[in-house]
Amino acid sequence: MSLTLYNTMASKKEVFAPLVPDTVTMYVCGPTVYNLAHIGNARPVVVFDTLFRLLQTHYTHVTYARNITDVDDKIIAAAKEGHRSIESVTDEFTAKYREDMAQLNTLPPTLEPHATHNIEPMIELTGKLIEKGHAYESEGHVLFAVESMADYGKLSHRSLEDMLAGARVEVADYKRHPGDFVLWKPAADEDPGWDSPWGRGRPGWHLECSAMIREHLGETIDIHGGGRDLIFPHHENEIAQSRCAHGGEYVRYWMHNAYLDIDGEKMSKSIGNVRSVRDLLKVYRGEVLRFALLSAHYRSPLNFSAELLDQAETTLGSLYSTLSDVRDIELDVEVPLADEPFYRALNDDLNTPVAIAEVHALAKQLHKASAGEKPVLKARILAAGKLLGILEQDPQEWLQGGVSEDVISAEAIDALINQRQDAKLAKDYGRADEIRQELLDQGVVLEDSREGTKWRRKSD
RNA sequence: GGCUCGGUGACAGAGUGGUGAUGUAGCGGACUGCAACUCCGUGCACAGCGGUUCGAUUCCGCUCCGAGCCUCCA
Repeated sequence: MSLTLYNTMASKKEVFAPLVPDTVTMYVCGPTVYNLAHIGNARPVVVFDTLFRLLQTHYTHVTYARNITDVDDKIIAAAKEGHRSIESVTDEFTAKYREDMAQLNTLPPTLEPHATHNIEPMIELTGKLIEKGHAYESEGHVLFAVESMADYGKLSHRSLEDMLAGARVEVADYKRHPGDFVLWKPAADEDPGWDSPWGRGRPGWHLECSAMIREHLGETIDIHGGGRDLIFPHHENEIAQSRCAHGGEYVRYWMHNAYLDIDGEKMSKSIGNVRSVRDLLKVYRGEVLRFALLSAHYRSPLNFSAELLDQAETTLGSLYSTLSDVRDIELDVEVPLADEPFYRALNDDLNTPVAIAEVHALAKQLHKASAGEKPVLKARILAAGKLLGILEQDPQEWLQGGVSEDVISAEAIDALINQRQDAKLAKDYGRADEIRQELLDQGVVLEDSREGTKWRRKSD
């Protein structure tokens, strides 16, 4: 089955084929490590993690790089504000980023290049651009000359004239053209800096991705991803740097995820509705956050709200409950992915909502299946879960677990269930229902069945 | 102003030129000591107005509403 991806450059879905057979190179813009990742940062991570999983079903060699931007104005500002070193800031937030993303059940990328470990290639790239007449030195800065590139603006579908039409930002006087952007800028003595042919300085924002992609993945990569907002200027400028320095193609498929809103509003510092992944994890398990993020197609805006998360929790609970019913079934069946509706959906530009709907369809079939049909259905659900990064935990632990701490213990629940069992045997249904209600008040739902009484924690 | 992109049922969210998305919640029923789970049934959804068409939520145009980007924000 072929994989189709929406390519921002072409503005349409295209059949994906890697440049080198059976080998895929993918680069996704990672975090600037100066604060905690918020849920908006998590969306591309979860989306491209899902793509990473999918690609691995098609190709033997999949290299997925996600950079760490550890030199930046915001980092310097954070260090100054906290009276601490740059390294202590970047180390802390790099570690927390990895922890938070791991909680979302995302696989570690194959490579995690740090900007500060790749300064040399950035200096080389800058030198090459000057050499070829695409960049110039001005007042200690090195700037890329956008007019030197004929098709600058191709990715964002705009021309230099269009950009100037709406220009509302003061243009630094050291720029030849208002659209010129910084490759290298001088560093103050107390700020981090590296020696270069243009004096002690540090790289401009766009430079690191171009240089690190070249350094670690090669001249042309297959997929480059990130949030929509990166299309311009970031990715546009990466293209300019890389194409003008090396010629050839830079990226073959550009992918961009849409934003998410919080309770119907744009997430922004000024509104004060920025939600960090770390804070959300105090209330919802990582898999719930992941499921919520995958519940909309990655190119559609997603409204993130308590309702969405509660729905995600309920839905996951019901799927785990289905798996719980068949937890004793041993699996030794291979699932031919090519025949699977959920696989078809994922291969259609990562249509996760449809893939999830197909999982529901499988769950429904499983409920009605004969004993002989159950193993293969269970295997199919788990195969879908593996690709989506969900349903990989023990069902009973999921249903009986949670993130809250001050809840009734499993031992206390079992004790009450035993009491209720005695009451039922004595036909004291009044007492039995009392216990049921008592547990329900503490968020515990009981289910009587032939095998005995099962319990699970309710989301709210 | 320029460039992109959207408006689907109570809510979330796919998709299609003519039959069903799916989920959550709701309602009715079966099952249950009562529940829960599960099953069965159920709700006249496609912003508005024109056009193309035998037929449009799906194609085209206009209107209204909304979003993102326009120099370092996923």
